[in-house]
Amino acid sequence: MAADAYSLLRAEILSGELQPSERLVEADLTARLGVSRGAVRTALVRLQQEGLVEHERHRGARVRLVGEREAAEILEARMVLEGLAARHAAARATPEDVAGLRAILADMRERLDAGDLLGVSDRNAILHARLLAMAGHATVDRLVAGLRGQLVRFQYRTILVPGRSDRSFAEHTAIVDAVAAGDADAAEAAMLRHLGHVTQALRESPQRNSASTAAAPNPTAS
Amino acid sequence: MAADAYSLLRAEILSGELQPSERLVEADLTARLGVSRGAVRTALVRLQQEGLVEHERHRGARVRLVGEREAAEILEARMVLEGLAARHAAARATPEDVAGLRAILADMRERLDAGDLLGVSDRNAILHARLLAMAGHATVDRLVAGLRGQLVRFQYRTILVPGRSDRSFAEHTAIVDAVAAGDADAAEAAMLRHLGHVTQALRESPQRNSASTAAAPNPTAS
DNA sequence: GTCGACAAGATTGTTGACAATCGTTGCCGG
DNA sequence: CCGGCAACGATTGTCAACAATCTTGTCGAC
Repeated sequence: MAADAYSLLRAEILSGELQPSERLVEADLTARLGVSRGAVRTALVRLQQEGLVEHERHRGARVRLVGEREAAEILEARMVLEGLAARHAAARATPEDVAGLRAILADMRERLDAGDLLGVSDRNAILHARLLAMAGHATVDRLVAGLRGQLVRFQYRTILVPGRSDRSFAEHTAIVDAVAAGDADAAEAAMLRHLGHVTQALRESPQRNSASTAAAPNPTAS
Repeated sequence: MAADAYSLLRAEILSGELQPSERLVEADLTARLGVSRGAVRTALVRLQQEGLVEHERHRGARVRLVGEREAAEILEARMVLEGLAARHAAARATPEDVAGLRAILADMRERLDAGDLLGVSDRNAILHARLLAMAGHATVDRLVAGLRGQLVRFQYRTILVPGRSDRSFAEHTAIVDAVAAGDADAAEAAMLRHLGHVTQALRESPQRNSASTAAAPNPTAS
């Protein structure tokens, strides 16, 4: 029951249903989620520790708003961690793994040609997730999952930068090539280069504080 | 009060007073820490989310035991994150910062010559902490703090490897030199080299599952 | 002697009510 | 008209009791 409240709240925050800085009143959540107040409380504690909500004593919890500067920080951290994951993935990749990656790339290429940017973004997230899974590195997995959750507000921004999609595809191809070759150093370097460009694209992105009206369930930009 | 229980418990785990796999019975903690049960409960939830305790439903919480493999994973993650921090520190270092680092190094050299390995380990932790502070990177700071907490059981092991202290000092000197020169790439590389050697030393360390009888309040090995 | 069922104890999960605190509103004096 | 102030409503923090569940020890059957 407590885990339920946690999952529900987390999903609502990640999907954008709960806007940043929105107050999370325990009584409201209790009624809306149909769970007891204690469950809501522990869920909020967990989300706070996870960095998704902030909590002031006697003032309640609110959805945490990450600003541009912190977003850049988070992306930097993700960069080095996913670089590490790419290194491990390259060292452990089986032929089947590589085939899977190439299939995702081909799929991404199709969407790209069709102009389906949202589809590209989804394949993007899938590719990164697959690499993380291949790395078999539980700690990095956990850390990246936590960091990714805090970037929901920026997930669709970089894809929209003109010309970004093509460069992104080339970068992904380089990563997959390095992993396929079993070259750990090259894989890590390619991942760092890729996410470095994402950071740069995010910085140059003109619209700040986009209202983030709605969002798909699970994806992650890069 | 809740924060108190959290701090107290965290300190007891980090100091080694609470052994790994030891059961954390809510009633006992309530009596021993002098706080109410609700406070103990939220403290346990936070510690669980932080990865210091594990919790099974209806079976209670126990201090989490991290094995050799996971310790290596954590060190790898710390390695790339502290490398990032070293990069930032090199870019932002003021002359006062550099002087502070050199002072710590000199202090460490003295202890080393005096054979005070525990003192060396402390200065070690101080040096890493100072670098993290200089980086001004809140996200990396938070992540590293979380990771460091899970490695308490291994904190004094690497220092004891014969000849490790001297090499460690040389590595630290290289890091400080790079930071002093403002060379971000070199600083990151030096930090990666240093923590890579720590990982290696940990792997080669003969005694596994050392009982960890007691420990100083706060230090961290490297 | 060993296995399984069963009951007792211990421990956690949940609920509801009460106390403490914060923000706001309306009032009063200047 | 404006600033301070007191009371109120709303919300969170805390506590104690109860229910649910797991573990342990015991007994009986095979």
